[in-house]
Amino acid sequence: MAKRRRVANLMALAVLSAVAFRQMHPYEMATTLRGWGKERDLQIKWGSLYTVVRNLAKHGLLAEVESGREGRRPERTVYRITDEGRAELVDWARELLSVAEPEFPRFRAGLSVMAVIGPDEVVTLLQQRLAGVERETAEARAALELHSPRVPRLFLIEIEYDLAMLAAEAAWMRSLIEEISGGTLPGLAEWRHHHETGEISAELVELADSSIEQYGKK
Amino acid sequence: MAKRRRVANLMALAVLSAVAFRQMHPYEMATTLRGWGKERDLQIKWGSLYTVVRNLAKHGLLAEVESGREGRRPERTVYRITDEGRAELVDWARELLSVAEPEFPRFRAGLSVMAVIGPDEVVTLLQQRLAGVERETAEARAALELHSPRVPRLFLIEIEYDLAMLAAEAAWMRSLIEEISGGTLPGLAEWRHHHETGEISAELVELADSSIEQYGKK
DNA sequence: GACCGGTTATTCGCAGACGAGTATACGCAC
DNA sequence: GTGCGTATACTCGTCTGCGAATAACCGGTC
Repeated sequence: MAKRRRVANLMALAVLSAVAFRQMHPYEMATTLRGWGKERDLQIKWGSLYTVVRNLAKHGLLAEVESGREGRRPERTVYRITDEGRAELVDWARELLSVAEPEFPRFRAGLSVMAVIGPDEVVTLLQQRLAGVERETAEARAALELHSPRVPRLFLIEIEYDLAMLAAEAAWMRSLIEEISGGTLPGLAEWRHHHETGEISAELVELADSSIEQYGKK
Repeated sequence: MAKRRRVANLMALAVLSAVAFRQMHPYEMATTLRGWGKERDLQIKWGSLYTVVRNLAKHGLLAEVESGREGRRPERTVYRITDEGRAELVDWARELLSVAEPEFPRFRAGLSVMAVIGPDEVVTLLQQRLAGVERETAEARAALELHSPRVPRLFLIEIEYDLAMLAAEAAWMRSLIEEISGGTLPGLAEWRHHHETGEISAELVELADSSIEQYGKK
């Protein structure tokens, strides 16, 4: 599943969806996507944009229309989508909506090494992050209000998704904070002990050498 | 916030956390992380592993201990963590636990171009993905059961996080499916019309040209 | 004792991502 | 009409992620 795309960068998806409406030149694609409130998807990386467009053209998903210039500005190349490009857009969307693949958010990585920090400090850090998540929630809500008067809900659905996920994350964080600060997390004493003395339980060290049946391993 | 790391790849974090226990050579780091059930974090990319380790060494976060060989096997280089490396590990963990930064999961990208597919097919696709999410949930639960007898909960906390997020995602997807298939999603008729005829509402086209105040823009 | 498949352990090379730099045009002040 | 700040539009070079190739060793089998 999740076949190898000729141009794998997700920015290519956004580009295709913009050019699907009408032909345009690269810079215009960026501003168009902004106009649709999609700039959150891709915090436009200029370097990538041009590489991606060139690759799409190379693989026949976009075609060069004209390479005119206005005045003595740097030459602008206008692209249009090809039938193949349209097919790729639809196929890719199908894949993204139907295939669940595990992802690895940065916060998850932080959790997986949480033990290197003491429990008391962890509580403080999590509280900070919780505040950040709440800020993001407010921003998303604001974006929804800003755009919904003119953009149909269908085109803002990913912001609703953001809101749902942010809410879930906040709830989970609150309960973890509660468990640690309330002292109900099992193993809290060992954690504190490990952190203060630097001692490592023998079993954990031993585990490092054992090779056991793995999770997620096909 | 979120300062530039000397070695930015998250695999470096995992490597540091492994080497923090005892000195080892690269291949051993991979198996150690497996032993702790952390292989989900990084589906070990062999190419990256060696690049990352070399970079960590270059920046003084790891130090070469010995470069012995056994028999006529390829030479093995053993690394130990430096004080600087230990500091980086802790500092990085602090950052990851305290800073919330928006991320862009692939599914979100799919949602943002959902309109290129018709509503009926979208329902089918979402149902497929929902099944996938449920499968992942089962796997995570199994992993938790497999490891919890010997690994303290503290070290499996990221799996609990996975479970919470998967549950939220499933719930959200179910409600979206319900709205579309139940016909209660506003704009459903236009969507269907657009999909069948290829027509684009004039306002949307117009929006592409306007440049309005942006969401998420600092 | 020759062969074979699996595990251990690492190197290589290329494609791709992206920060930073470049250059022109335009609007506005004075 | 001259100067300057800002928007437009793109290019270049670097760094790095990672797939695929490589190769030695081990243990079994006929």
